[in-house]
Amino acid sequence: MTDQADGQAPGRRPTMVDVARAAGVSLKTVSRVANEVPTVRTDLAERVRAAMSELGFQRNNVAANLRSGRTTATIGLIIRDLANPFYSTIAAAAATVAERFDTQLITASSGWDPARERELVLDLFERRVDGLIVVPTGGDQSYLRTELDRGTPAVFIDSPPSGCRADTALLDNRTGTRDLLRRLLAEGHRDIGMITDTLNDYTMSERLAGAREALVEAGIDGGRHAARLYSDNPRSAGDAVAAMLDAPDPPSALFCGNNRILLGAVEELARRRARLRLAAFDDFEFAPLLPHPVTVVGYDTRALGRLAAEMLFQRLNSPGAEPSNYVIPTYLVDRGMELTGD
Amino acid sequence: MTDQADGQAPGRRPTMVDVARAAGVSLKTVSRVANEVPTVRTDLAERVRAAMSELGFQRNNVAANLRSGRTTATIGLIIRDLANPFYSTIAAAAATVAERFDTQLITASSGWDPARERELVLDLFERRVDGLIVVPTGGDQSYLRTELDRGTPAVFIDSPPSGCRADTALLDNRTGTRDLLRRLLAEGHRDIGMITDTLNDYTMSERLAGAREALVEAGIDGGRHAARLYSDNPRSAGDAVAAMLDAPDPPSALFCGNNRILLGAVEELARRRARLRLAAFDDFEFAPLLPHPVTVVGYDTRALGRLAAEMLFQRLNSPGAEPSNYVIPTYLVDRGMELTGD
DNA sequence: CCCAGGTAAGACAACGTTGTCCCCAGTACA
DNA sequence: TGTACTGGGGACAACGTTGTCTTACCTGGG
Repeated sequence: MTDQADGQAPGRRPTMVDVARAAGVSLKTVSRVANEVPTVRTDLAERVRAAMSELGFQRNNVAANLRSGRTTATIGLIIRDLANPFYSTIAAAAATVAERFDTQLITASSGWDPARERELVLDLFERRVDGLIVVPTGGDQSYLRTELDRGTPAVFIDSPPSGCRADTALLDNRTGTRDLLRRLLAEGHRDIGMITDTLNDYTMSERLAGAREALVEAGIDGGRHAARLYSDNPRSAGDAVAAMLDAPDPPSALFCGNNRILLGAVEELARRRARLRLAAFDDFEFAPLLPHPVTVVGYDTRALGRLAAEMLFQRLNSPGAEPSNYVIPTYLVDRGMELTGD
Repeated sequence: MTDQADGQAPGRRPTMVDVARAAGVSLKTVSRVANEVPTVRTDLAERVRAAMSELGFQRNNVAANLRSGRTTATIGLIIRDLANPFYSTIAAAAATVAERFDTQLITASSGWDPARERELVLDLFERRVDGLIVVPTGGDQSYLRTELDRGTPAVFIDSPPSGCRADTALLDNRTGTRDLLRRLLAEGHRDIGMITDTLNDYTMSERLAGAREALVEAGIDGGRHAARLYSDNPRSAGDAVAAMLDAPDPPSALFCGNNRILLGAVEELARRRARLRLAAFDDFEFAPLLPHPVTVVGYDTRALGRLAAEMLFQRLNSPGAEPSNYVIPTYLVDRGMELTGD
């Protein structure tokens, strides 16, 4: 075994120097060919390309990025849980936009942990991502300010940041819930139970605020069943429904703050073979199959992810403008199946 | 404005050189502090750390990786569609394992396109990912051989590769379907309709093979309704069910090759208020709410993703062994609700 | 025939970090 | 007091690529 480029030596990757030697040209010419610089003589370029495929050369983008100081063609996405369809849909939409810009997406889950979120952000900056899309966990995002000042763009999605100014792409939680409650009220319902998980969360408090707007409009300030709080476990949502129904003054309609809560409610109603005017935030793929009619607030999750990614790339290409704030609209849609009649 | 490190000059990031100057130590000492080398005098380390946070220093991992030649702490995952819960669950599980190894995950969707898959693989190798997890699209993966020979590990998940040898993590499609069909046969069903999408796919042909095993065992070689092929659109699966039911010899039981097909079948049955012995591959979150009883083949998708990632990291830490092949077991479970009786 | 002008290729340095080596100061021991 | 040793810090080179500058060559016109 000599130290000549063998092409088969395991572990050792051919570099541009190896290609240059094999093709009998200078390193720089190889670089030019790799970057498709047009001022390379055709025969040389051909020889270089031959040597490249002969040796199985692959450009080391780590080195190229370091030297050129240009973009790494990588953006980071920090969500709460990739296994949750809402977040994975956002990730998929963002990746589709990134693909248009020949950019890869590093997706990381913070798991609702502010400390973890921060760690992830710093890790991604050390990897020199070109930009960041973040679903904030509710903690403080002021740790981002230094990096934002240095020109790395960040877009917040689903919830706004606190402690720094940046682009945001949000759902119209408030209007959606207001419209939904208006509908229930227009149907004559006066006693509406509301089940949410937590109020410390931006999303849920916006939804409740929208609900309150509608209730206040109708002259009802909260209602006896308003804003009962439970965990985000469908089972405990079912328990909450049971408690409401077993109370001496059961509500005639029920608003579920998200689709997990709705599931728990539907299961409980199905178990009791009870019926109620059911309404919820979040549409989802299997909602049409629910064994109970329900009016849900729908929205285009893909559009949300797409919007955030497009805002990010726009800012990458034209930095400096003031942060902007886009909102994805919501709509009402009837789901579930009426299975009682025959 | 001087050219002194200002800490506020936008666009210019402080480097170790800047930190060294600010702390009055050598570049190398800064490097040692950043890497937590213990042989640095406490007072110097303290000064360096102070300068780091003063300047807002973040190590450039691109440069560190280039120089050290060590891992990039990044692995690639190529799936078919991140918006599909099956794949996003795999991605989430893989990311959880990666987190244990302080590694980030670049997830990219091939969209069932072999050419795109190949592009993505090459792009990820140019980024020098430490390893790759791939759900192959069914094309040829021999383009991976060079890189595998160089020692970059790859694990195939859900389907085996063709054209190269590598670790695989698969579902036990064959046994699962065989057990499911055995159950239908044991219940006395002799005429079982089977709806699949395509047979060019490894997964579906394994499932059909398992079904055939059970049928042959029972002395039925295929059956009149076996292996009718339709697209993966739930609507067209519904049409297929309609055609079977309207035929002069309707089956008494129906096997759906995946959960999308099952959805189409359930919708069609609900529309007709018809009932059938229903069975399918794939469990899913909302299966318990289906308005028709169904026995499904379940499996632990997270375990599949976890397994693949663990195989990858094991190979990263001990390369050279023969490729291994793990299979995730399946089980039968009854889903859906019986809504007829009252 | 010489020189200007342009084009293509190469030499060299640099990106920001880490690996290697060396040196210097401090200590222990003869 | 001199020598051997050790611990800690710094100088320098290197990772693989690209930016800049220079050089060599070729063409065409005076």
